[in-house]
Amino acid sequence: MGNSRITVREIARLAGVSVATVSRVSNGTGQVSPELRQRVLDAIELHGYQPDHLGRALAARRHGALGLVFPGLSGPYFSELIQGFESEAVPARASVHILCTHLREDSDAQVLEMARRVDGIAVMGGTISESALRTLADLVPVVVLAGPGGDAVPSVGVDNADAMSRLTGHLLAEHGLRDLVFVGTPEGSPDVSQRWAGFLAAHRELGLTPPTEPIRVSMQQPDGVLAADQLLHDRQPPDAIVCANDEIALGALVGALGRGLRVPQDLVITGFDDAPMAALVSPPLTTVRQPVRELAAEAARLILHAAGEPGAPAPEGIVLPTEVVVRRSCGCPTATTPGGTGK
Amino acid sequence: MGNSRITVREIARLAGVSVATVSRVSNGTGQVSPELRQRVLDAIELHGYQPDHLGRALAARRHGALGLVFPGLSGPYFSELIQGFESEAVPARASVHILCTHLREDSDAQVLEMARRVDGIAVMGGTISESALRTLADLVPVVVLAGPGGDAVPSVGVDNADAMSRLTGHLLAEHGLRDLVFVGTPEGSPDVSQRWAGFLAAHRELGLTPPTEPIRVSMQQPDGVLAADQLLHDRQPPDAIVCANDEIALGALVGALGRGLRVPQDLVITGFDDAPMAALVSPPLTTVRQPVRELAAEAARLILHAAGEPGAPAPEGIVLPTEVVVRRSCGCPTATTPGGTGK
DNA sequence: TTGAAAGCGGTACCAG
DNA sequence: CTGGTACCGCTTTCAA
Repeated sequence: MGNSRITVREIARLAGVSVATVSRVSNGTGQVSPELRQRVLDAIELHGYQPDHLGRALAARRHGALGLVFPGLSGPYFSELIQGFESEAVPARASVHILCTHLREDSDAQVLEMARRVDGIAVMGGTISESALRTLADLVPVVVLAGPGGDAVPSVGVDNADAMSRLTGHLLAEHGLRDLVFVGTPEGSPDVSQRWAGFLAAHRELGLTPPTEPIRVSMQQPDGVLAADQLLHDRQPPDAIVCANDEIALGALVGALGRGLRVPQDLVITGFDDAPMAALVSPPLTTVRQPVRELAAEAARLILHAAGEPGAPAPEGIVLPTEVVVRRSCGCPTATTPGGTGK
Repeated sequence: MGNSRITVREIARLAGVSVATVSRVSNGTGQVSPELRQRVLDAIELHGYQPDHLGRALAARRHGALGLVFPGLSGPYFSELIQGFESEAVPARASVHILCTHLREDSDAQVLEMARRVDGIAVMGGTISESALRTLADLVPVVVLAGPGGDAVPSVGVDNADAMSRLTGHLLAEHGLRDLVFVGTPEGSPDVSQRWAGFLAAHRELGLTPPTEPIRVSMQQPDGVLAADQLLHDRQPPDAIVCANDEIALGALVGALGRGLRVPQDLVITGFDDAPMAALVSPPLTTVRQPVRELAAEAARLILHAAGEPGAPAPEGIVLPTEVVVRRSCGCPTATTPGGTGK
């Protein structure tokens, strides 16, 4: 690690041309005579010159970077999310800054700080305060991922309530199940909040009384195991455990199986996301498929676009479709039953 | 999203002082009379001035950012990794850039590109070519995470071979198991390569013949299920499945249980990492605990330090300790048996 | 204490 | 086509 950075002026001097010409050559802009071009190219090659990103960014008044803000990451969901985001950012030559606000109190300030280093930010719903979001949107293009954007911030997500309502309806109507419990913390994120709402709505539509409270746990596999322990310990098992995501469901499945229960005979379990594991466990998990990767890619595209043209970027909310994926964990005989596709 | 950025000069004009004074006040450097200071502070407050990161970075010749490069992320391992890295970066006011090289061919170029935007980079072992690593180290401070740094690049990791050797030895010696298979792809990463080596070494130490080939799969739960399918389909189950990480082991466990096998009676399964789920499944997973979060934090610290003082940063390799965690999946009656602690 | 001015590394406009 | 030069926004000598 030794070389002191070579600059445009160095190259200009070495090639015996002006900095303007070097800039033109290294960017391929403007017209340069073949002869000079070659001289510059040689000098660049010889000294391994690479234009400094900061100088360039300062002059262009753009960072060439995108921000992605989420609560603690975990599991296949965030994996997909980041990959999807990168899939758009990388081709656009924008680097990706991440920030896990995970439990931190000063996350609002940190997101604001991030705003000064990137050209735009995608914020997962529920990770920062309403006011911080508003302030943020005043600094850079912002899009809310998996959550409501409110008045001035565009958002991209799915109709969780609708999806969960369809899934729950399947359990209630097709399988005639009655004693369902919902596992997940509605207060934790807009996603879960909407799923809980859909769970409730499905009951009401059929004139049934839903449970008054969900089982509040986090979104990871261990939490599903915990929920199962809690649920199957003292009282009689419910008819079905409707989980806020696949991870919880997988955990719950492991927990239930470990307790000797049979799924779906003794207990039905469903998830949300259609993570890769969902199809591979025994029994395969009935769940809702949502295009997470596409969601993130769309968010990146929106930001990139908005960063490109400062004009009002049509703050419309984008809603991608979901699909109920019926497998065996709900009691259906096989995976051939087609689930409906939501808006 | 409307305001055109306020600059130092603006504030200086508004407060009736020079830009130097504004800079001094906003950075708390140098001496400024209380009166002027207040005037500046007022102007800053009034207009919500925030010094531009680019200008500042250009002048300071440092980006205030760290890079983290890994192959596709997934599961608790990367979750821990990123959190650990951030835990050091955030307090140092450095933003975190990430890059998943995931299968991409041009990853070498992208990492090099990243080098021009950050003050230092942590690269996971096996994600970029040797030559790219060398080139990279010539541009910015680099540390290899979970892999060999080679001559000039410091590294931080654990002694995988030793750990896996101890775990395998436990299976071979204490439990008298003989027909073991290793699941994981040694060519995929230095970590797995070393674990495979440790697996082989343990056999040889006892004068036993290890299998000639591992079962090559990726590092995620679905891959574990696949491996179990493959392993339990045609032939007689082996005595034990030694997995390259907990995710694979969890997948294998699910697969084995789903096929009606009893663990550990019919089949022993072990993991590596001691992920949260390891202790929660039935039976709880015998595995190796490694301080992933601490590893990443240490890497960040190293880079931060090296970025601070350009002097030769003592490219020593840091090796953190591991611990064999004996639970029931290996056939031990309970978790009370203490595992050894490695260097 | 304070301010003028010289960069930091590039880009791009404007004359030639 | 090419070169001189004025910025981009901030920090930091160097004099006053």
